[in-house]
Amino acid sequence: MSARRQSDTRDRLLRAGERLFRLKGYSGAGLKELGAEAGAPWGSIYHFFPGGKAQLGAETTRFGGELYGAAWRAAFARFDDPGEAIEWVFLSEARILEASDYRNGCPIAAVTLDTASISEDLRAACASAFALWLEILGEALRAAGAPPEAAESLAYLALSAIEGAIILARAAKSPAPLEGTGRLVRQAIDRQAASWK
Amino acid sequence: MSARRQSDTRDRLLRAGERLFRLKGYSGAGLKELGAEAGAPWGSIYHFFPGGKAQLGAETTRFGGELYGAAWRAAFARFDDPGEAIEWVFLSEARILEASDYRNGCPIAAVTLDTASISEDLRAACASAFALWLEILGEALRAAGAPPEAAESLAYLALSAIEGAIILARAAKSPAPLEGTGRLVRQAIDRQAASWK
DNA sequence: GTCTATAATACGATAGAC
DNA sequence: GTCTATCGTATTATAGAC
Repeated sequence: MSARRQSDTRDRLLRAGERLFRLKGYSGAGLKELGAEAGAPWGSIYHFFPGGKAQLGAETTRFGGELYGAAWRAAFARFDDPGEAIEWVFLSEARILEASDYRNGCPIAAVTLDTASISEDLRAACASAFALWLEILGEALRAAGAPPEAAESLAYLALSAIEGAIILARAAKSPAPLEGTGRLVRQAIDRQAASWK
Repeated sequence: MSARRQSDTRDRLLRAGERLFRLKGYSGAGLKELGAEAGAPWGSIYHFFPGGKAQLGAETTRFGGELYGAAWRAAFARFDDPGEAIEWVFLSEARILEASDYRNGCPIAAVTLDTASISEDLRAACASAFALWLEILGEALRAAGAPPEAAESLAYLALSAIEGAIILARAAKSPAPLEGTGRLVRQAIDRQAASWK
C-alpha cells in the first residue's frame, strides 16, 4: 500500500541517516550517499523532508534519541541495580564497537559536534535527545532510592563518561576506555547507593 | 624574513584549523574558509601541506594535542592535589564554553567523529593526542601515589568524562554537565587517593 | 504523487602566471 | 618560490517528466 510504503521509505531514510551520521559525522555524510544507503530514489528525500538536510538531521536525531533511549530502558529493566545496568551498557558498547571495527559511534554526539555552533534547530534536537537519556538515567537512579540531586549529577557523570569513552575507544581502536571508565562509574554509583539504604 | 614568515603562516593555518574544527567539525570546515580565517592566500595551504586537507587535519590534531596537553600540565603544576586540578579543568572548560556561547568544543573529538571511520591516518593522529593527555593525567596521578593500574583507569574516567561533558554542555548550552560531572570525578579520585597514603 | 534530470554552488586540488 | 585563476567533482536543492 502507498501509505505503508511511504512510511517505510521515510523510516529507511532515518535509519540510513543514523548509520551514516555516526560513521562519518553530519557534514561528512552526503544526501546522495544517504539516499542510496536507504535504497530510496533521490527525490524522495525532499518529498519526506521538505526542509532538506537540516530537517532530516533533526528528525534523525529524534529517531536516534528514541532508539537508544529504549536501549537504556531495556538495560534498567534487565538489572535491578542501576549501577550494574549502567556498567552493562558500557560493556555492551565496547562489544558493539569491536564488532564494527570501532566505526559505529553515537549519532547524536556526531551531529552535535558538526552543527551545534551553526544551527540552532539541530543543536536543540541534540539537546532533546541527551535530555531524554538523562531523564531515563535519573529516573532509574531515583527508583533505586537516589535523592533527586544525586540522581541528576550521577546521570550527568554516566552519560558524559560513556559518550567520551566511545570517542576515546574509537580513536584508539581499543575497548579499554569503555571498560575502565564503566567500572569506575559503577563504583561511583555503588558508593553513593550505600547511603540511600 | 622568509623563513620567519613561512612558519608564521603555517602556524596561523594550524591555529585556524584548530578553531574551525572545534567550531564546525572536520568535514564542515572548508579549506577556503580556513585560509581566509588564517589570513593566508589560497595556494599557501598546499605549499605548507602538500597532502591537502588530510595532512592539515593530522598536523592540526598534533598541534591541538600539544596545546591542550600543556594546559593539563599547567593545571597539575598549579594544584598539588590531582583531583583538585582535574576538577579545576572541568570548571575552566565550563567558563570557556560560557564565554564562547558554547561554540568552542574539543578539536580532537571533532576530528575523531568525522574521520576515524574513513581515514586511518587521521584516526591515528587523534589517538596520539588522546594518548598524550592520558599519559599526562596518569603521570600526575602516579606522582600523587596512585598505583599504575588505578592511575590508568582514573585517567580514562577523567578524560572520557570531560570530553562527554563538553558535548552535553554544548548541546544544552549549560555548564551543569561539566560542573556536576567534574565534582563526581574529583570525588572518585579523592576516594581512591585515601588508600594511597 | 514519484522519481529523473539538472541547476547552482562550494568543495578540494592543480596548473600556470609572476 | 608565492600567489591567482581555474579545473573537475561533489554538494544541496529544484524543476519538470511521467
